[in-house]
Amino acid sequence: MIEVSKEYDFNEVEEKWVNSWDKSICDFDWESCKPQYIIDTPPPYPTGDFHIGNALNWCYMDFVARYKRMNGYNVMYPQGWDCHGLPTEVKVEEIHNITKNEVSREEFRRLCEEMTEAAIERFRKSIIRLGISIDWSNEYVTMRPEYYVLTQRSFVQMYNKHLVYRADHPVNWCPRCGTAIAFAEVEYDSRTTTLNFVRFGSEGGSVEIATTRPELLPACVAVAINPEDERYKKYIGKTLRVPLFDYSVPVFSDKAVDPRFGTGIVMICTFGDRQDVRWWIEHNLPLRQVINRDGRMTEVAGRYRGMRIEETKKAVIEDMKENGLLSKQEPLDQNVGLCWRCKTPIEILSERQWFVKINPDEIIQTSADIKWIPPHMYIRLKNWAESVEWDWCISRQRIFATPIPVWYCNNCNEILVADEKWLPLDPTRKRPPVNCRCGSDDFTPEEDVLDTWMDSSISALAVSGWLQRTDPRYPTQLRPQGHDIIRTWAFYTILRTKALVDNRPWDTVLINGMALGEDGHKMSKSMNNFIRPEEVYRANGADALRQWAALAGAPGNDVMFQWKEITAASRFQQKLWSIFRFSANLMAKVEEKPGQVDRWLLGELDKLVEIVSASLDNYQFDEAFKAIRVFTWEILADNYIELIKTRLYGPDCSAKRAAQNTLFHVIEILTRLMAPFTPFITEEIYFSMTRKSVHTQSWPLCLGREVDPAGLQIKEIAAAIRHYKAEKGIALNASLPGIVIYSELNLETTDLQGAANSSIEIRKGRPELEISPVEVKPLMKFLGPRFKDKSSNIMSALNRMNPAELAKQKAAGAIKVNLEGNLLEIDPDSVEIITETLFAGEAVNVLRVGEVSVLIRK
RNA sequence: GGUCGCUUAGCUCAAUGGCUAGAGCACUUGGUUUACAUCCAAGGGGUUGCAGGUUCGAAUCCUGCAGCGACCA
Repeated sequence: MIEVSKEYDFNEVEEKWVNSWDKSICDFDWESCKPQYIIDTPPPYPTGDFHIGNALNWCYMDFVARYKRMNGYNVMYPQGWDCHGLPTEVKVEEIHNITKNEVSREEFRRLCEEMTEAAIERFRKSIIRLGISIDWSNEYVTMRPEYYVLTQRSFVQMYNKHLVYRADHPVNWCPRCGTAIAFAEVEYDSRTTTLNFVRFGSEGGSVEIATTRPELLPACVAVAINPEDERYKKYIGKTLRVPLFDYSVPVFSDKAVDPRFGTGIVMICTFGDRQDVRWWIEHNLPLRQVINRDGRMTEVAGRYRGMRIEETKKAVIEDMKENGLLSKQEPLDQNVGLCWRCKTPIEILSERQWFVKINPDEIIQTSADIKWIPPHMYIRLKNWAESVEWDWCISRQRIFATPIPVWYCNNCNEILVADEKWLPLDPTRKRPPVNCRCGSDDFTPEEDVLDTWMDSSISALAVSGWLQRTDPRYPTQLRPQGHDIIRTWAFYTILRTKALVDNRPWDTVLINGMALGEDGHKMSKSMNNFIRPEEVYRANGADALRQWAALAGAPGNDVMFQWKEITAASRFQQKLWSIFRFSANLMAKVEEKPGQVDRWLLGELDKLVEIVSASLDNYQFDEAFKAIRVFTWEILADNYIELIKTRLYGPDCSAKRAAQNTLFHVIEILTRLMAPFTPFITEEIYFSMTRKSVHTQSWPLCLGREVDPAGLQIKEIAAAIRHYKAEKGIALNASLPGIVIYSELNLETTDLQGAANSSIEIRKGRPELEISPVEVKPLMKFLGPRFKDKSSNIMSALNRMNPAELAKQKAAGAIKVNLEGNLLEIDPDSVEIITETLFAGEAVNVLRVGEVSVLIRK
């Protein structure tokens, strides 16, 4: 006797398995000859906690990883940690109440590492508790030398290929953080600003120019108008005088100027926005840098030198008012670029920085070689690649990041880029082992560090053994990631992999949506719609959260977290548990020939195997798990088990053993099919059945067993009798006076007798009742493809025919239709005949189940 | 302003151009059935955002419009 608790204790079961599983079964085998399946797992940025959105992403990967393992793949599902970056620095400054300049670089870095290690530990715990089958033997941490040596070597290799260079170039600059940032790090927010109408002096008069940035007047290097604008044509090629600062700037025409905006004249500054940069390059204008790295005015701003941007703006406006240079002000709604981290408005400064060359065509071509799921995500990447205007600025004026392995010769200004053999190193702590070509050994180290995306954009290469093994395994098979980082992580990874090894990073990209809170907004702490995975584990278990992840929506769509879905998942768990509890002492692994109802179930099981396999092959987790639920609940529990109870409770005989064996077999296969989705409950059931782990089993094969038509008919007759009882208000287990079934199939009666709790008599042939065809139903699915535009004519011809005559022809195997004098022969399957049962005063009720008549005595 | 996506039952979502557009939750009615009342059975609920078009056939493909969202300028 096996004791099975009435209620499924998810917490006890999950805690037990999570602590006892052999983690080594998830390890990638570098020596194996099995086909490889490498997942380029996202390395999370460990500042906060593992959240529902992560859980969704990690579940998708785990479904695939477990499925592939069971299918005989050598799977690598590694976990990396993307450590470097601004948020950690900001947080360390907050927590220790210091600025990065108050402690040594080494000490600051140590504090950042300490905080990151703690965060990684929290993430690890959550991931493990969720039952994610990570390959911990391939874990990587980007802040450790073993990893950032790869980042540095990639920098050197790309430098040697002339794909990395150092240049003066406009960059997005955050004055608060004191660092350059990439476009991907710029956020936009709509704000109301003031449009100031400023008077510029001209020969014998003045013109008005509207600007939102009067503090940039000293940075003005030109003025532009639209060539079609009749009002200002006369100024083209002339000069105007900048008010307050009193110097001349040229006027040129450009079609990009919108004559309807402001006064139709645009002041071009270095730099107010990206359009300024375009004009600056196109018209070869001089540089007047008025803002420095700290967000203060430079000497170019004259007497405003040293003032902050906002102060300058006020002062300039005041001074213009006093001198009558400001004619009016009006409010303007404008989108402002902000630093993604601190929300400070960014400035565009010209700085000497390191850049990575971007070749949009190459990236687009490589992307086309990758399978995108869903496919429209490829278009997003393509559009982004096409809109890129500047190269990727990779230097950052920070500390907690991979150092740029470069020195500058103080004698001849030559750049000395480290040799790969010297790496890893920090140039601020280590002198180069060679002298400069000029003979000098007097160097200044590069203090700038690399953009964090330089670390994470080689994740695919790093996990596949690039520069670490003689047999690297790129491309990897799968990149799972959110759609929010297509323009960064996906884009940069494709760029870098192509540049470094001339290959694509992955075969397939699987994009997951964002997790929304129950209010429909993106889940965040500030919106107060935030759920921790731990809350769900406690309430209903990790398997329940995993079911939600599978069913919440098709991959790629944003999905909403809902407690009611978790509740539904836990009910399903309980249902499966109840099935197991019922079966535990009744099922048995015995050789026995299955009966009709058993063969119906086995046929349905094979269909399930086919559907789940196909859905998983296409990453349709919702389809797969939905099919599992329907099979388990409706087919297995509500129909099959109800039908076989009589046999199971009865004395030992071959029919009983057939039911016992079928039940055992089906539960054994079902738990294997469910194992990738719900690893805990399936392990508990499978282990108690077989003393083996379900997670080392192979994926079930579809054996091609057809649904037994007799078994199917029995199931349908039982349902019809249930329906009959419900309609008549008869209790489901009530006994009926007698049931006579007319069926051409040789039906087995035991299960029906039990299910109906009534005596069953099977007769061949037709009942003594008149069954008459009354309606013809053409099936367009068959007619349409064959007869195309003639279909509707055939349909009406069929409808005009005598149903009785048509039924006769159908039974004979061919239907002839008269179509405008031509006799067409159509397939008998193309037509369905609707019949009606007539009976006169007999003491029976008649149920029709397809071709079968079920007579119930009154 | 641009790009991409979305709009299907009260809610959240499915549905190769093909049978009566389906689930879960919610709702109504009935049920002591020895696995499960976290259950079972039976039901109600739809102009698939709007208007055209292609097609034998459209939720699905095309065009336009409206609303929502994300990303970007």
